[in-house]
Amino acid sequence: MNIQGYEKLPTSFYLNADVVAISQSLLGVYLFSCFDGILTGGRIVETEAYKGGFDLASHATKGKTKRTEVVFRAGGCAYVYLCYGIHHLLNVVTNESEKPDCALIRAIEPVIGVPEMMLRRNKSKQERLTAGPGTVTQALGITTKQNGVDLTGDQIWLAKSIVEIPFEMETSTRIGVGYPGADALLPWRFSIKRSAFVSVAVK
DNA sequence: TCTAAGATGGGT
DNA sequence: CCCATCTTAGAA
Repeated sequence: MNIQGYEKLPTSFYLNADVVAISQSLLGVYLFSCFDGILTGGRIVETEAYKGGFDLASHATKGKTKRTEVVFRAGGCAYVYLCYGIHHLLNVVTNESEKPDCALIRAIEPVIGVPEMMLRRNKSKQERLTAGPGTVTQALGITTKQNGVDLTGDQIWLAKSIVEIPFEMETSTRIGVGYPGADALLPWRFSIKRSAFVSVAVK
């Protein structure tokens, strides 16, 4: 799957050992999904970095489990898990094999297939259509069935636009991470300043 | 086996 | 503010 005007990110992009740098460079990148011939996608406006090993907020820090197995794979695949029994959250797995880092996609700005995304979200307006990690996956039709899929394949993929829109980056602490003590203070949430589709305003 | 809690979102 | 809803991990 290749769309005119976009360049799909190669696997090498995800192998970078610095998940914080990757999370930052994902801003302004486009996320696409295609299921049953229906193409949907948007521009990433908010991400968070989770670094396995020492970051207590990461699912992977306690070692490999059935759920986190994909995070331990080599970068370039999707980690999708169910949160609160209701919401599917999409992460991009990064770094080499056995280095369990990933970037959470928290919000996108709807660009392609907007009517289909509104249908999936059961909304009649574009406002706040994909402003939050659970709403992004719902709009794109992503569920845990896509856990582990290759991000250079034709179901879910990321691509840079040939025409880049300039933006200012904003940095803050991660949302919903209260329990890991000091790690909750890590400034590992990145967003595009003044975007209407960022999930929660920066304090 | 049992159970608490969670990287949320939507409605009141 | 409250609730839906269910997997996972860790305890018993």
